[in-house]
Amino acid sequence: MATLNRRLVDLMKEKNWKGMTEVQQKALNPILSGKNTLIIAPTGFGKTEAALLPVLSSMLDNDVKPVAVLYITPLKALINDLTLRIEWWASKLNYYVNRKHGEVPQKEKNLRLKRVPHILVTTPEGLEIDLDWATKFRENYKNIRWVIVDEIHELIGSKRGVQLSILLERLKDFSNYDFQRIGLSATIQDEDLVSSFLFGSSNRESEIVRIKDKKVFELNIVKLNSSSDVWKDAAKYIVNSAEKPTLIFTNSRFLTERLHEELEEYSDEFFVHHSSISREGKSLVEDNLRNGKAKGVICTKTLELGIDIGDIKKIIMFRPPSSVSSFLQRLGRSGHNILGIAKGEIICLYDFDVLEAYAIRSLAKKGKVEKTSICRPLDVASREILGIILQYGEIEKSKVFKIITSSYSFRDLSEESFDELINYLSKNNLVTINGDKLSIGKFFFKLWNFNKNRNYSWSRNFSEFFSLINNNDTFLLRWKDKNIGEIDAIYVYKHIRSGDTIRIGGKLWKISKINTNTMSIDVIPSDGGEGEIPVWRGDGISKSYLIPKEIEKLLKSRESSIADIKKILEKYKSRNLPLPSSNVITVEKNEKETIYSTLINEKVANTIAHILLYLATAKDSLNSYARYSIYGFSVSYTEKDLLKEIVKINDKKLKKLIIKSILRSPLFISTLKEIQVSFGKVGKVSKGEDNLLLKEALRQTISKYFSIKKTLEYIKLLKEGKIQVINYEGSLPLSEAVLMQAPIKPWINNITSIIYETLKGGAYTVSELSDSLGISSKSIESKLKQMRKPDSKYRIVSFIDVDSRETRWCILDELEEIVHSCDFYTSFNAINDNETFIASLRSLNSSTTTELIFKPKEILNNIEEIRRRIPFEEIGEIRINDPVDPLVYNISPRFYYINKKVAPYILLNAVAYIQNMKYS
DNA sequence: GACCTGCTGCGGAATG
Repeated sequence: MATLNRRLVDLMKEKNWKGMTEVQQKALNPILSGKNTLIIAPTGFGKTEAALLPVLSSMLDNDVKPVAVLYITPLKALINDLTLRIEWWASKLNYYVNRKHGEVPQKEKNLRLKRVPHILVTTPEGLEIDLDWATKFRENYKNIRWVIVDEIHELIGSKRGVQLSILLERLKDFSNYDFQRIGLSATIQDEDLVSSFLFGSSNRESEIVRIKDKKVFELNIVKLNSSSDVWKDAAKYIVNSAEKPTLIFTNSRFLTERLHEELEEYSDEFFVHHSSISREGKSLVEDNLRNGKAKGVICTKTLELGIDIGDIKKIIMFRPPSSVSSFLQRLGRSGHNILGIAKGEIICLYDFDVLEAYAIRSLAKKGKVEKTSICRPLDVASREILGIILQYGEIEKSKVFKIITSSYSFRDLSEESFDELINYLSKNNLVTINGDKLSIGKFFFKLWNFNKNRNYSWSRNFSEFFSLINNNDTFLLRWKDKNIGEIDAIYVYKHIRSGDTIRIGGKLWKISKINTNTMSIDVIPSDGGEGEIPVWRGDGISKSYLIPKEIEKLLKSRESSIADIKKILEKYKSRNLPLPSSNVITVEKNEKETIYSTLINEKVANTIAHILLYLATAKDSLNSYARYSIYGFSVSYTEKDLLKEIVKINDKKLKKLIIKSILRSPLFISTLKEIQVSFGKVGKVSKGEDNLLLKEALRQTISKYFSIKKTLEYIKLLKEGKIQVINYEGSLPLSEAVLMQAPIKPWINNITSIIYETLKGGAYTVSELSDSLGISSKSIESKLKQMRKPDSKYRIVSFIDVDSRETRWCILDELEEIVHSCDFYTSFNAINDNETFIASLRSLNSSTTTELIFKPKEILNNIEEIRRRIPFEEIGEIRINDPVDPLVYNISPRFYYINKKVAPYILLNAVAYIQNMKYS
C-alpha cells in the first residue's frame, strides 16, 4: 500500500489538520498507484485536496518537469480560488503554480514563459488556446503527468465537455504520454458514463471513489395564499423567514430584481446577484455575504455553483427549481460542512408548484438524480479539427481522424462521416486538402479575424474561436469608468430611450446616453422613483423528466393527504374527474385554444405541440400558436379536436410531419445559426449544398428539445385507447399550468422564398400549394398577391387553367416557357384566333386606361408588335371586352400586376378562357 | 417572460 510522502504529512500538521476526510483517505491509494480516478462526493468534503495531496506526493517521489499537472475547472472564479489554495501547498514544496483565464493580467500570464509552472490551473478554453495557438508555451505540455478535472458534472453533457474530451486526447497524443486522469464530481447518477468519458483512450487501470451523500436536509414547502399582490406577499414572507445570511434562489434574472424591489420596502439588507450584473457588482454582493452585511441575497444559478460564499444559514427557493440536481446544488449551499444540516424552504405560488416541490423533495430523499447524456456535436468536432490543423500547420488526415475518434464522444464516428465533414470544411475554405495532408484554408482568418471592429456582419473576433459558448448581443451599462451590468440589445432597441430609469443590481439608474456603435449605455445613479426592470431573453429552462413521473407516484401515495395536495385533488374529485395521471388527458376549450392536460414528458409534449401547431397553421393562419409543459399541451385552434386528427395519421406520415414541423421551429433556426459558423458557413444556407449542416442542426435540435421515438409510442397508446381522453368544460389546475407557458409560434419569415422555390418549373393552384407546404390557403393567397407586385423580389403571375377553370400561379419569368409547353395547351390557344377583342389596360397608379384592339392571331404572328402597342411597362389591371358581345365583359377574368413582357400571353389566356366559356 | 459558463501568443519597439 502506497503512502503519502513525509513532507506532505508534515504540511498537514502545519495546517492543523486532525486527519484526512473519508474521501481523501479513500482516494489516496488509487491515485498514488497511478490509476485513473473518479472522485464523487458532495461539496465541502475536501475533494480538491483528495486529488492534490497524492499528486504532490507522487511529484516529490518522482522526477518531474513542468508542466507536470494541469488542473481544469469550468469557472474563472474557481480558478482564482483554487490557485491560492494549491499555492499554499505547492510553494512549501518549491513548486510553481500559475493560472490562466481571460481576466488574468497580461503580466501574470507572461510570467509562465519565464518561469514555467509545475501546476497550471485553467479552463477547457484555456487549454484550447494553448494547444491551438501558444506555439512556445505548448512545448511544456510534453512533460504532463497528471490532469485533474474539477466539477466535471458541470461540463459533462455539454459541448464544453465534448470539447474537453477531445482536448485531452490531443494532449495525450502531443505529449506522447498516457497521463493520469483524475475527475472530481458532485453526486451524479451514472458514474460509469462519467468515468468512460473522462478516461477516454487511456490504458491505465481505473477506480471510482464514491462517498455516499449522507447530507440531511430540512425542507419546508409553503404555498402562499393568493391575494391581489403576490409580490408584496412573497416579500413579506421572505423578510420574516430569512435568517442571516440566506440565499433566495429564483428561476429568472427578472424575478431577482422584482423581488428585491419589494423587499426594499422592508429592509436594506437584501442584495441581488445574477449573470447580467457586472463582475465588480457581484463581488461586492459576495463580500456582503461573507462579512455579515447581507441578511439575504436574491440570486439565480450564478450562486448555485462556484466559489465559497461563507456559512449560509438558510436556502429559500422562490418557486421550485427545474431539476433534482439543481435542488440539491442549491440546498448544498447551506450547511457547508460535513455534519451541517441544510435548511431549506420552497415558496410555491400555484397548485402545480406544490406538486413539483413535493415531487422534487421525494426524489431527493430517495437519492434519485437526473441522468446525463453525452452528445456528439459535429460543430465541436469541426472546431477541434481546425484547432489541430492550427497546432501542426499541416497534418495527415488519418492522424486527425485517429485523435478525434479516440475521444469517448466520437468513438463511433465513421470514416465516411469524417471525410464528409472534412470535404464540407474544405468546400467552405476553412480547410485546404492537399493529397492526404490538411492545412488551414484561406477563409479561416477572414472568419475569425484580429480586427477589433468587425469587418463583416458575419466575421468574429479570433478569441471567440476557442469558446463554444455563444451569447446574445448585449449593451454594457457604464457609470464613469465602472461596469454596472448588461441588457439584451433587442430589449434596448425595443424599450429603452435616454432619460428612462431602469432597475438593475437592485439599484436605479438613469439612462444618459445610448451608444449604438460601442454597444454601451452611459448611466447615472438615480434615487427614488420607479425603474423599469429589463427582461432578458434566455433559452427557456426545461423541467426534469423525473418530475411528472414522480408527481404521478405522489398522488397515489400517502403524501396525497398533505393539505395543499389534498386541496388540488379535491378539485378533480368534486367534478367526478379521474386524478391527474399520464393515462388520462383532459380536453378543455376556451374561446382561443384547446388545452390537453395530463402528466407527460416535456419533450413528448413539445413534439406533440409542434405537430398540433403545424396542423393549425395549415388549417387556420400563420398566427397560430401552441404551448407545452410537463402538464400537457395546447393549440390555438378550437373548431376541431386536432389530437384526434393526429391519431388517424399513420406512423410513417407522422414522422415526416414531425420533421417538417421541427424544421419550421425557431428552435431549429437558432441551432442552425449557432453551429453554422463552426463549419465556415456564413451566407445563405441552402438545401443540397449545405445538407451536412442542415442535418446536424436538425439532429441537435431534436436531441435537445424533442423525442420522436417516445412521441410515436405515446400516440400508439392513444390509438390503442390506453390513454383515456375526457372532455371537460371549465378550468383545472393542470390546464392552468399549460396556459402559463409562453406560446410557441412557427418560424416562417421566409415563406415568400418557400413559395417561390415550390413554384419553380411549374404552375400551381392555391390549394395545391397549401397542401404541399402545410400553410393555410388564406395565408398562401395573401402572400401570392404580394408577390405578384412589381417591387417583389420573387415576382409571380397568375393565369386561368382553362381545363379546370382554376387560377394557377407561376414564376413571372417562367410564364413564356409554360405557354409553349404542352401541359397548358388549351389555356393559351384560342379556339378561333381570328376573333377581335378589346383589352382594357389600366396603368399601375390607375391614372390612365388604354384600350387595345387585337386578334389572337396577331399575338402569335408578331408578339413584339403587340408589346409596342402597350403604353406602359407595368400594368395594374387587364380586362377583356368584345365589340359585338357585351356579355364578354362580364365573364372576362381580371388580371392584376402584369408587366409588358408577359402581357401578350395573359391576353391569349383571357381569350382562350372566354372562348372556352362561350363555345364549349 | 426564459438559468449559467468563456474568450490571442509572442516578440520587438518604445519608454523611463
